[in-house]
Amino acid sequence: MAARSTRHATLHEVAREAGASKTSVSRYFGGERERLSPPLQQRIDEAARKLGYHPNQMARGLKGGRSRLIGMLVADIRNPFSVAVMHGVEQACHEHGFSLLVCNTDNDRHQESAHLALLASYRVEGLVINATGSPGGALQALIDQGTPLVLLDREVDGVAADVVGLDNPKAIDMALAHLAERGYGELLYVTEPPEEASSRQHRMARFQARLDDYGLLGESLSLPLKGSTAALHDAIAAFLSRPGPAPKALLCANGKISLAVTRTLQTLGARLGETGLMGIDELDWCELVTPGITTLAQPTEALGRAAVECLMQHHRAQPAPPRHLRYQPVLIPRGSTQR
Amino acid sequence: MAARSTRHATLHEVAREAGASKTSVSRYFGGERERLSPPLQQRIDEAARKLGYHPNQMARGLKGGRSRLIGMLVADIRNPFSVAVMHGVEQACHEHGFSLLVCNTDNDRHQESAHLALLASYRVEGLVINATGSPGGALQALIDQGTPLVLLDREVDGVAADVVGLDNPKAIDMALAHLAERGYGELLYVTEPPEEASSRQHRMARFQARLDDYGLLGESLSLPLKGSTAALHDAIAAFLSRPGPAPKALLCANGKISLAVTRTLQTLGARLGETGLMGIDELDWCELVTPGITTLAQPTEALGRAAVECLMQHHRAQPAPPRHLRYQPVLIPRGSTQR
DNA sequence: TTGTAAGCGTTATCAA
DNA sequence: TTGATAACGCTTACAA
Repeated sequence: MAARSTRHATLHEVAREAGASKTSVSRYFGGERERLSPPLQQRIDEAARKLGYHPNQMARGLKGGRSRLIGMLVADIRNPFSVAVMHGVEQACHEHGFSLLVCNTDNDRHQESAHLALLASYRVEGLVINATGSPGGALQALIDQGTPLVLLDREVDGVAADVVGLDNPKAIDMALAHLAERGYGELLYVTEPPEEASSRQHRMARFQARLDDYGLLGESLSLPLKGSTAALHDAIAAFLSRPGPAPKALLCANGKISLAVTRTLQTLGARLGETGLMGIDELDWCELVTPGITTLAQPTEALGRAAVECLMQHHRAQPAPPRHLRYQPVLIPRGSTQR
Repeated sequence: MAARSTRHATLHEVAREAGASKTSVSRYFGGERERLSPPLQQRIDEAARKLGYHPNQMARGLKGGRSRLIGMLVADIRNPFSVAVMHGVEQACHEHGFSLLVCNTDNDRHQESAHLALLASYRVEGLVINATGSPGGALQALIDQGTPLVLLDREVDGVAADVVGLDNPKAIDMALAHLAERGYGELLYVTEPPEEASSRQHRMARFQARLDDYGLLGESLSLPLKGSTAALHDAIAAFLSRPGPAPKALLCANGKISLAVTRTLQTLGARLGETGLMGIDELDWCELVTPGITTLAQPTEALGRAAVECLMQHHRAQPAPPRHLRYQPVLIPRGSTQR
């Protein structure tokens, strides 16, 4: 592989061209223009422009120890929820003068630690983590090095860091209240394997714990969404055909589940509304599928921005006790919970 | 802002700990382990492990001029199409030992050039660009510096670089053929403003050019999707209510348009199928909206990977004539084009 | 207001 | 097989 001879102008060259010292040029680009005399400023500006000079961040980072990079680990980049959060993260990063290095792990442990090592090697100054569960050593290493850290949506075993996410108990309570009020009596909670994410555990646990309080019957179904949906199909069919007087409803733990469940219900020929359907995560299509699917929308942008704010605070002050930022969902009632 | 005292172990420290020279440690991590004697290797490995050492990419990049970074400019990160392509890009990057620095521009010129400058400052070794149209100077500067470049989906005025994207004429031809075959006679092509993206122009031009060949009547509607959809609503209502014997169909230029049009049709109470509907870009919900929406799916992952391959080839060989890689869409027929 | 010089953590070029 | 030593492009005391 022939080395590319990418010709980038250097500080040195600009200095020579402008008849100034490297220091002055450095000051000019380092946000200390005021300290330079107008004529000098002009000469530097001209020289830089002529040479097409851009400060080399690598060199800057090396010297100052500030990479100006924030790293983000995303469990599943093709999940619209993740993307929306990421959008918030990116915005906030730029507002604070940082850039974002995003790594998608596709929910895979190996990629997780590999990417963590990568982010470490670029000396990211902060980390937003939305990961499977226990990236283990790789993560701990970053922490030991003193990299500020925020956990997003998912807590990680043994890692004491700020957590930003949905108020999961509240979300489940809102769902139960809504379904009870709409007259559904028997529920099926569908989730992906809870072991993989703390938010899944919290939601499911709350569901089980609060059913009684709302006078509801219910059970949970946990299953992976890879490959065949036969299992899902069978389980839902069984649930719906079970005798019982109370109207039945399905509660979906997240957007991916909502999609799979909606598909299944269509296959089964169920009438939405008559069979209740509700899901956490608001998606484009929820209002499109007749008669509209009731959802609990997460404040995705806010979550992303909050994560970055946490990072910035860690940046200023040293260790603080880990906080837990829980955001409220917004209920969007639609026809799927209208009997 | 108190400087974070992120303690990262350095090559120097590892060398001292292992009783070896910096050079040897550098070799160990630079992929030249074979050149070191087994005992030395072991000492270095132990020392590095003990100190939690990770090579500093910034320093590496500085010295070798290889940042190992690829930059990507995405016009709209919340568009599932973009994300899918990005996923392919990321995968391919990692396979080639590069990391991906993604910047979202939200279709904004200013962010575009700001992000371009940013990517330049990190000395990205390649650029995948999916941008508004004419990032102008910023882009040209990158090119002059010799940064390999690939244009994704959208060509850019005055930039002679490889282009990777859908075979737009082919896609339109397939759509027209399908609609004609299904018995629709009068079409409305709905697109976002074509000025912003070459792919939009090509699709729309082809639509106009080939109508006759398929014995179809048709016209195009171009409108921005920001804010109110009143204009869209009115235009579609007018189209549908216009007298005429031939069955009518709508053709959507991309996924965002499909979403807006589908919403509008629902508001208008149109029956899909009776009123034909077809769109470019396959999305989760297309099979969910009864009776299913016919789409032309883009091979998103392949597009992303192809873009990176182009970059890698530029990396090896010097200038080659710009190529145009056009990928075929896949027709997914559903109820919305079944009368 | 401007400049000099010493690194930052690596890799590359020699030499041993 | 190993190791000094000089860059890489920049920032930052410290001087002038």
